[in-house]
Amino acid sequence: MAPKLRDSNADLRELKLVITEVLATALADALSELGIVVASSEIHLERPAHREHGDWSSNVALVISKQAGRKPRDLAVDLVKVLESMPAEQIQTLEVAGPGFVNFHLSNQWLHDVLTDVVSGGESAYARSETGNGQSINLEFVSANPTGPLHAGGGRWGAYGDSLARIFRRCGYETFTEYYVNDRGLQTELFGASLLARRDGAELPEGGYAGEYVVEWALEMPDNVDPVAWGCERALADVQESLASMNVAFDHWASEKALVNSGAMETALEALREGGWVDDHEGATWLRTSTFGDEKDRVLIKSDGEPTYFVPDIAYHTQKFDRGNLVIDVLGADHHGYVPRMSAALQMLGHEASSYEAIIGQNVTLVRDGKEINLSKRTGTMVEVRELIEAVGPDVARFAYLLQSIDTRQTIDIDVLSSQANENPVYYVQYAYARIASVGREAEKRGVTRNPLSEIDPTLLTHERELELLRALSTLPDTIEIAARDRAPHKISTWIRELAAVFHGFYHDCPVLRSDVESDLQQARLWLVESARIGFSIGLDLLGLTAPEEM
RNA sequence: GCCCUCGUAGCUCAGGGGAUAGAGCAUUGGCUUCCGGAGCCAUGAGCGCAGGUUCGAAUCCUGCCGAGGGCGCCA
Repeated sequence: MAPKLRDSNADLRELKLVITEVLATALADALSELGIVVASSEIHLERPAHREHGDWSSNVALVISKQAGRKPRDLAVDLVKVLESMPAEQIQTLEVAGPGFVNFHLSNQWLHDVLTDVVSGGESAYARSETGNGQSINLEFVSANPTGPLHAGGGRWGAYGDSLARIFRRCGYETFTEYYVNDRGLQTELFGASLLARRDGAELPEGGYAGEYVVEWALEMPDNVDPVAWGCERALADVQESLASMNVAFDHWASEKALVNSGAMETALEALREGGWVDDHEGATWLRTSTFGDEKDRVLIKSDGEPTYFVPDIAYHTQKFDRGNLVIDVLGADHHGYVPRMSAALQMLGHEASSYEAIIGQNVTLVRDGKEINLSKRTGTMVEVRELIEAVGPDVARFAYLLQSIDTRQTIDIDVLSSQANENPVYYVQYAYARIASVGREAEKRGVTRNPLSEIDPTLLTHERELELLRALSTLPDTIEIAARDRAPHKISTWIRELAAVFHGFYHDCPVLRSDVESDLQQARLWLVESARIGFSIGLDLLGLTAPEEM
């Protein structure tokens, strides 16, 4: 019986690499040779953290030792004996190490095959996965109220959501991105009233918007317009401009006002009533969300007859299923309590619990002049994302957002970011790309051209720096799939920094165009550089960063 | 009080069952021949605390401590 490899392993692109298939098969055969039946799902074939532990490693012996009633190392030794008796040309040496790992040291051929994979696949096909095949995702993010410029905290959701969408798409998910524009309701009315007050030199309304931008925009506002509608449009245009400058794009800007005018609220309410989920008491209308695990029931229609924000939100989320089977909201931590009620409402309307997902991102702390800034509408303090972008440039800003996990609180100190902009890791990565472009320019200058791939000899790539580069490239397919699975674009950031590190090492130690480099080796290295370029290009694109030819 | 997230090097963060826990910044010291030194090499220092599960825990579970957020007929 063949060992069952861990499910997540089976999902991984690794298994599509011939080498893992070879190893898994060999392991399975060796086990049955020894008469060992394995039913554990804990068996892995993994990439060891340390080079001395080989190219691949399996923990089989450790996992099955108890049920086999034997010591792990003894088991591993037997396993290795059997494996050694089987023909597997890629396996160079086998060893038992540590508590009982079976380590596979492979010939360099598998890495040389990576070069061919990358180059023949190219930017469009290498590390493109089909795990999402046939599934569609509707991804909503940012959705800041159109009552002012986007602040630097909102930029995090923009960078995150946009990159996640790119990752989803590369994994074969049809992905539709949306921004929900709350262009009606109390906040927009207060905002409109604030604009009017500023224009007329009157006193701000209670709870009005005191930001400096309100004063500026009030001056732009024509006389005969609805201040609410004009203000929302003005703010939205501002937000759109900021996001666009960060290379963040949306497929759809959903207007709450249009949604409400379409009667969608009534439709949603009616459906909920028909389902028997709605109660009227205490003068209000309630939704029994506690039935689906919410802390308590929620009000749909207030006792003053006005619907709460919850109603249009339900209607909106219902419609999103027209544009995706899996609906995902990216929310700030301050909205996490909102998730159970929305999930409840959608289940009442017949959607599977698993078809709605909320990604809760930790909020951003904004710091200026060494002091934490509370985003306050009353005092009008904020750090605009535009200000950040103007200070450090879109790539630095975007990479700063994408460097860390969305689960950790992030501090954006505009002073620190500005002063250390030139130390931002994005330059380390982009510099590597620029160096590659530079090699291309220099090659042209020297009249060196790349021969067809079929004519080069990749086995000449034996320098440890060259092999490291290929190893890094070989992990991209996995990395992308894991980034998609974990909704973690920062894993791409981590990967591309690693790629940059090994490329700079290669560049330092392995001259390509220098006159003392023998021509066959030069050809192989030229293609290696090309494969690195493809890797950078894919990674930078997923992160939404530019790939500069020169810096 | 209840719920969510986090606590890793001096600082900012990766690593989220596997062997010796990694980067960047900061420190210190090296790298002059032709592809870009925004680079390369070396350098010290760390998993909040206490239990538990496991062959194996930074990783999973429980408790405690600490930080942030949430518990409206606000959005």
